[in-house]
Amino acid sequence: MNTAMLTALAEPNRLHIIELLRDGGPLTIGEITSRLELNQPQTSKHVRVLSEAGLVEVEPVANRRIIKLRPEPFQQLDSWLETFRSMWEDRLDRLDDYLREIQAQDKTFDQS
Amino acid sequence: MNTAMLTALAEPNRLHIIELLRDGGPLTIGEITSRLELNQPQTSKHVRVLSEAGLVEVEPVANRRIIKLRPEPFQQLDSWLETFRSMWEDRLDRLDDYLREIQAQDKTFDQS
DNA sequence: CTGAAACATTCCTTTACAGGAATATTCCTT
DNA sequence: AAGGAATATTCCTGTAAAGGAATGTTTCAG
Repeated sequence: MNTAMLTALAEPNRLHIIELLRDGGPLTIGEITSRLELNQPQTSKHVRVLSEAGLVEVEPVANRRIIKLRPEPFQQLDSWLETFRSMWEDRLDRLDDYLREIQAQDKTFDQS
Repeated sequence: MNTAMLTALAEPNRLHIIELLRDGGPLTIGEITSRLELNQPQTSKHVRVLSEAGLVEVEPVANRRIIKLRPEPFQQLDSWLETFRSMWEDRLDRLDDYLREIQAQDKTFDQS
């Protein structure tokens, strides 16, 4: 895994920016600034960090910058999480076993 | 999302510890120390951070501590990621559209 | 060409945190 | 009870990073 991405997400304001973008589509620096009640320079700095971590794409349009989420890092994070999934799916496996048992019982009943 | 968890994961040595535990099952402080070539105090400190973030469970057994992964935070992270999944599944939707187009064309061919 | 809007950059200060070294604690063995 | 193994804690130092304030840059409108 990429620790740069995690470092970027670990800061509350930046995480908040990410969720703003997830919910509210692409936003400009100014929009993020007002919705998060930050100062504009801090917003710019945070977006810069997010951009350098690849989490966000910055598209200059005239006077302003349009910030959008990039899906790739989230996919990466997702497939990294995959490698842990067996941890909590053990329980589901046990449920599976249980269901299989029930099914076996049903068969027994069918034959009786 | 929990930024404490992300902060804990964002440090390379700690991330490494997590992956060690994922791959090698529960480990003691000493085992982590030697496999990661850290000093023992740093290992203890990092494990403490991981523990306070809930990522890890520390079970004292006599002289040593047995460190295990806790599934819950990874589940949390997973369901947080769910809220982003539509982002990269749009492409699959577009593929769907494409397939539907092809199918429509086939119908046209059938009629000719 | 001037001014204003939208951002970026720089400088400064404060704080958090990682690593190293030394020391303290806990627990088992004998 | 003593010593050693495994781990924790403390103290120190350096560094990175966040926020504030001020200023610089770009772009459009008029």
